Amino acid sequence: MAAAIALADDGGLDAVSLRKVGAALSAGPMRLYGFVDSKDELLDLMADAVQGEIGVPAGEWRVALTALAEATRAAVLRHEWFADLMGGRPRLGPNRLAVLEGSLAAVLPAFPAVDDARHVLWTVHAYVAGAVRAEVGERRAARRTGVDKPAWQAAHGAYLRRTLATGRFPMIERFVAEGTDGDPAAVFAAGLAAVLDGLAAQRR
Amino acid sequence: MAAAIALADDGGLDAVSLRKVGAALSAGPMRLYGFVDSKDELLDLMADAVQGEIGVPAGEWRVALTALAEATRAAVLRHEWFADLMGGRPRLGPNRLAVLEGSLAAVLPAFPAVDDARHVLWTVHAYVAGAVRAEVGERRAARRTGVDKPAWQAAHGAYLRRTLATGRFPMIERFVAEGTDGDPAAVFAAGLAAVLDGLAAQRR
DNA sequence: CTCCTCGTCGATACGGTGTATCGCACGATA
DNA sequence: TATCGTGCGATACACCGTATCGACGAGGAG
Repeated sequence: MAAAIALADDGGLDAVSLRKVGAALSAGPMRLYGFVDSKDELLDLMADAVQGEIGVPAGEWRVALTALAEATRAAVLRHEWFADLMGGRPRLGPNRLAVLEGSLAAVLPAFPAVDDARHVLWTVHAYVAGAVRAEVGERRAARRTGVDKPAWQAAHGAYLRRTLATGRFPMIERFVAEGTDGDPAAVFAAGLAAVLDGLAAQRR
Repeated sequence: MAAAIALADDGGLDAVSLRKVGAALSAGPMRLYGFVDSKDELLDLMADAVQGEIGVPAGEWRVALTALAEATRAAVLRHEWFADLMGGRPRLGPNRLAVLEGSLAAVLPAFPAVDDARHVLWTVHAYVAGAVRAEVGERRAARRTGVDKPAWQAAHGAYLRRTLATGRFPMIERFVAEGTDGDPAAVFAAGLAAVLDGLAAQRR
């Protein structure tokens, strides 16, 4: 599993193949089937290992959920492939259960109704999963074409300039002209704050 | 592209292969490379086609964004694979640009600062992408094991019951005991309302 | 000590994938 | 009518996940 994570860390999920993992352990591909029933199960194990890195949150509900979200984002920056796995399907590994348990314990005092607490967790999780995935997507796109803005414009600029030149997208024109690329961490935190504000307001 | 979408609608993204798409058009796999440079580009076209189904929102910012979110969710229910593509990487197809343009036009009156408007759109998009992906994930898991709760418990119950029996997860035990599975549409709408509430509150 | 059994491991194989290469055949032009 | 250019399909390659099967070695029975 450590070998698989190392492979995924540089090269993405596509670089994780049973052959390569086996080779990293100087073994054949089929050797892995003694420990795992399928590749999906290996991915489940990898995902739960990252959940273990995240740690279980505690404390007042807002600080606990903020800590959980920031830790999740940090883990995703270490293991970008985790963003692809997060939302995919429910993975109830032991570490995931521990995170859930801690989150529930932190939220229940403020939201005593079980369904309300679930609503809070679900909403925050949806935001975090979507946000980190979008951030990783942009990061990958930027890495593919070159980090700096001129290189990006040189790559996709032809299509975009032509499209914007039609004048059908005045607002988007304003955005590429006036918009400033904010610090990703601040953008993430601001969105998270909005979500938590809304949840706090719903609490009557 | 229509053939690829039909293939993906029943069978998921894995069912979309250049060979199968070609066969549906009674052509070889390589024939597609006359219209598309790679499979990723075909996926981009599929994603933008679904964006076209969603339509561009308009009106007061809250109603516009609510309509956009609901339309997105409806499109995802029609094409579950779209949830896998949404967050992946920035796709700036024409329909996507139109949706962006409309959303910006709707948000800018209430949030005149360009960066504030971007923040609003980004946050809502993150929530919607994460929420629909999670919902699709649960839906797929439920379909795999059987829709009803007893079948699900029979499938994963052994592991979960054993794990919960350790007593280390009292909160989760409370949840499986007391929690009620809410209507997915209502759950989605409630989370969206929380996000919009938070954004409205941040607007000073 | 010998033999047999059983569990473990690796090699091979199969059907599938995306895509690079190449030669053919056909239609348009001189 | 001859020639050229070009769209098109067949073939090929490297790789994937995994099912099957044979060999090998250790441990127990006689």
